[in-house]
Amino acid sequence: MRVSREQMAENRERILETAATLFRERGFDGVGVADVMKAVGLTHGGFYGHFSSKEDLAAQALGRAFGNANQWLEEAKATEPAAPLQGIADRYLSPLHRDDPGHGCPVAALGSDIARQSEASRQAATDGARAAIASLSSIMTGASEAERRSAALASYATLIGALVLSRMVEDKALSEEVLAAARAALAGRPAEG
Amino acid sequence: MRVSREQMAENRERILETAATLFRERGFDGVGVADVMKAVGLTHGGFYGHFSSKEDLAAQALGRAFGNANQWLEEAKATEPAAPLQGIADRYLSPLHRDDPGHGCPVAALGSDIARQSEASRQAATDGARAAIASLSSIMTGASEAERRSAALASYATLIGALVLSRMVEDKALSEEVLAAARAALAGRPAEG
DNA sequence: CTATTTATATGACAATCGTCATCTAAATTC
DNA sequence: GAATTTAGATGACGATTGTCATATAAATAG
Repeated sequence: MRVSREQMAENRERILETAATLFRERGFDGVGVADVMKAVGLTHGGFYGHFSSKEDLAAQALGRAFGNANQWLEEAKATEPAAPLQGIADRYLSPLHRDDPGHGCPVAALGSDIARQSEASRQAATDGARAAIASLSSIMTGASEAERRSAALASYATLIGALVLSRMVEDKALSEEVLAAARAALAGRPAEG
Repeated sequence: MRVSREQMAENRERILETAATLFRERGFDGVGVADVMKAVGLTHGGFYGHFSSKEDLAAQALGRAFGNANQWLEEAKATEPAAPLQGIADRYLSPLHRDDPGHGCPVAALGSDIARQSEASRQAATDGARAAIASLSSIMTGASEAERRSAALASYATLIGALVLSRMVEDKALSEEVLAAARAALAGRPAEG
């Protein structure tokens, strides 16, 4: 049954947003085209009116996920104007974020998967990562621009690695320990406190 | 056709080792049981004489991958006795490692996947990560044991996150920049050199 | 050397999945 | 308001995949 142009655009939006969440929750191979459509309240048949392939959807959903994540990053930066990196670390390395991959950092949720994805997907991820790095660079302290950028890259890596580790381990205490250690390291503290 | 007990044990070994490599290269869902068996030179039918399910294979292959990785870690530690962390970082964060996920760190290759795997797989990963953390702790400088452990956790996270990022991005220059920045950060240097 | 065991091969199964052809009913167009 | 367009529904396809039943030939046991 045909729907209005407006409704169709909204459906497309919801497919994208739903896919961005489901992919982060279950991985690219853990989500079928039919799963996404059903979650949106549609049937699988209409999918190819919106996207040319699952691969196409994956690339666009990744772009969406990175866009949302970078928006989130700007908000986190603003919450602690005196120490923006700490504001980011406290939110990024929180149990809340750890336990909700579907709405969190796409690198932590899909990083190792993306490396095996189509060029379009990897390009979307590269663009998204570049934006995140630029945003982080602007809040780093350091003598030179190069120094700040290098520090931003390393901090980004620490955030991602810690979240991946905290989600991977089967031990709650160890998981929290990883998060706390990374928060401490990013704050420049010698140990946890 | 039946083979000798010895041959069977060797076949089992090769299945495990091959699976550990293929999973890291293509992800758990990117490798079929038949793929592994074919790579070993066998047919798919004999698989269930060795493992009870693909999930079982994944858990055991993960254990193997972590075992190899931790052995690799000990070797890397020994190469630079004066600055073992630098020795590790130089090898872990090298283009060689980046371009050969099949024989490298299972966390960087499968980290986000493992979080969605069976409990047995996650347990194997947890045990492996614990061993790596203990090994890193022993080479960290710091006033207290807790401080050294915290530093080890953060360094581990930085290593993993940087490798994931360097594999994910579609841009060679950015990829190398990430590796260099993480090496610098782990060496305590303010920027790259 | 015979009898028995068994590791692997062959082949098939049911389920899942990406994709597409066709149909339909509602929205647009004129 | 009739004619036309089209978003989505239905259903099917071929391919892939995890698993298992059965067959076979070689190793072990006696």
